[in-house]
Amino acid sequence: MNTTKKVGRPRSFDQAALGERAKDLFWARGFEGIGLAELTQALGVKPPSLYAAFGSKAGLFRAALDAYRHDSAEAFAEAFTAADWRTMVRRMLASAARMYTRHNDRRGCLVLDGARDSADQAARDAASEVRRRFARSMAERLTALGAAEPERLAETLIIAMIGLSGGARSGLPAETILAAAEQIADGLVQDH
Amino acid sequence: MNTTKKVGRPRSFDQAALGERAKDLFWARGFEGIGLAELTQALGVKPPSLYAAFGSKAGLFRAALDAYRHDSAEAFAEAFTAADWRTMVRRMLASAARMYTRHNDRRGCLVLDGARDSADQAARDAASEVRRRFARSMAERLTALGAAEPERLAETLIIAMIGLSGGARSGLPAETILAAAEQIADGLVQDH
DNA sequence: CTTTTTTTGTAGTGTTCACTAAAAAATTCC
DNA sequence: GGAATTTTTTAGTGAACACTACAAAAAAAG
Repeated sequence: MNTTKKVGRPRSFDQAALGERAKDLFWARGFEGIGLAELTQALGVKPPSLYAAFGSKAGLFRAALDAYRHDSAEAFAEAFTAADWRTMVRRMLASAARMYTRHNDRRGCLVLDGARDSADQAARDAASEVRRRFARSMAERLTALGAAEPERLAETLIIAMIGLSGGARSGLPAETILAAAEQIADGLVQDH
Repeated sequence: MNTTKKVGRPRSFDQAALGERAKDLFWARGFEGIGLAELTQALGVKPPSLYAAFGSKAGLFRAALDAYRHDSAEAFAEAFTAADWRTMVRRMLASAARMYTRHNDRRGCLVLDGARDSADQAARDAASEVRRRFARSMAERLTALGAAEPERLAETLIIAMIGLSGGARSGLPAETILAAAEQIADGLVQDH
């Protein structure tokens, strides 16, 4: 099954590449922060083409989330391959802090903060679903590594990440975010 | 200087009481989450009266923040009167978690999450200013209690609170928020 | 009672938003 | 080449938003 050529006028853009570029736009501005006018102009695609490809603004956001998940997987790969849960926790928060402060535009986390207060339920649901899956995979890995109360720890890590992301978005300097991540992680691995 | 009666038609509402009620509305829905139509209907005041009293939607939000600061001062009073910094840190996060989950409507923190992604700069600035003052007073108290690196610790506490508030807003159960607050606080007071 | 002053209620304003109807353009099929 | 099919372009649409012009109403002052 190779890519059979379809009849009709061909698409003038690559759908996946558009999702990738939408990722950066939504990451920088949030789902509500950038409107369709600016979005279509930045992407070089007129609204009807965008709607034919993605169905809605939330559909484009879903594509952006997909692209973001790849960045995220890369950023957290080291943490997920740690040999013990303490190392995993430390790397997890350190990687989050680095990812949330690496680019001066695009601060914080697209999943945790991209559609938080949006009125669009589809956009909120898409972000929640990605977050839910991320939390689940953290809990599973912590379980495999023998951490005590892994679900609880995973939820605490998510809450810490929400704090790091929000702090980064609010303009706190990168050093502050990185230092807070380290301080919180150090505390979490010392408990008991 | 008693309250000299003014000439002209008297106000039909109490301005401070309106700020108090606006606090609950903004706390529940966020600055962007509730529009003027619903706002004026819930307050029983027509738009021109509201604008004569507060100047703008952001002005009403400022009044709501003032009312919120009183709730907040009460909630954190115990923490600020702690005799050592470790007790203060523990009470700080415990009180935050309690305040952010006490009411099933109105989850999270109005200051940290009420106007975060708002397009209205005045609203964002008002919230940032309250947050800045709160962070400063935490740092001062931690300094007085002899904590090491009090500014850094205060910033870490703010980041933790952002996480607790965001977690509460996102629908995590109260027990999860309270448990995370305790877990993070325990870690922070054990460092070194 | 008339004038003056201030607030209220009515009824909008312009702007921005996500989204789309309809026609023109670009391709494949026969 | 003509018909069929799909996408692009042009040019909007209605809805929601914060905000306001204007006149009626309610009080004090003279």
